[in-house]
Amino acid sequence: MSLANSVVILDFETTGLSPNWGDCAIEIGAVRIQEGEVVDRFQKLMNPGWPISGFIEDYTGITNAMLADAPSSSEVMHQFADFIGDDNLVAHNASFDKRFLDAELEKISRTYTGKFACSMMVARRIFQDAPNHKLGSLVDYLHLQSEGTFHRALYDSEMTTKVWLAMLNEICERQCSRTVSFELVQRLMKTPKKSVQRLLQPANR
DNA sequence: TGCCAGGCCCTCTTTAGGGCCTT
Repeated sequence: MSLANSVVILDFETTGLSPNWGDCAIEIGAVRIQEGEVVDRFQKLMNPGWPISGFIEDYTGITNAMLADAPSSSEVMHQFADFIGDDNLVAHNASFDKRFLDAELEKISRTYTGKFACSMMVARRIFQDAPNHKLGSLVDYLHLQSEGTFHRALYDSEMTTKVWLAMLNEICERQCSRTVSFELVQRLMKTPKKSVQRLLQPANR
């Protein structure tokens, strides 16, 4: 069970929901997997330049004191752009993380070439019986081992990785195949739920 | 300090509205 090429699974903690309203990243966490195995990790806090709200301190556990000594987002995002290289990218509710990745990289005139896949959109199709498709709920639904604190970037990216690998395994089993292409996952994301079974028939390998 | 967005999906739909998910 694997993707042929390495993939970076990432998660941002931010000051809010929208970079268009002045929100910015305060932490990036990421895991690189290759052939179903974790081969690298990245985790950095970044100082947004102003105090974050009490709500975000409570929600993430990241405090203003922790951010006071953190490097600037510019410094961290240069390092992260180097880390992701040309790899494809995965996030849970990827539209959210993609908006912040695009916004933070635009500030430093960097870009990336990989394509995004959304673990939440895939989960809605593969695990249609799950009670909901929040990251924590999927971890419980799949009985995945979890010892840590949700809403921290590296931990959430580690848990997204476990969900992602469980989904790849499920796709392989339904297709009677040993590997899954990133292109198939992207097609799956755009497939209506009722057509998923037909897409994943062994003949469509 | 508290607020904001946006893409997807479903249905009581498509000339729309609201829930899900992310911080």
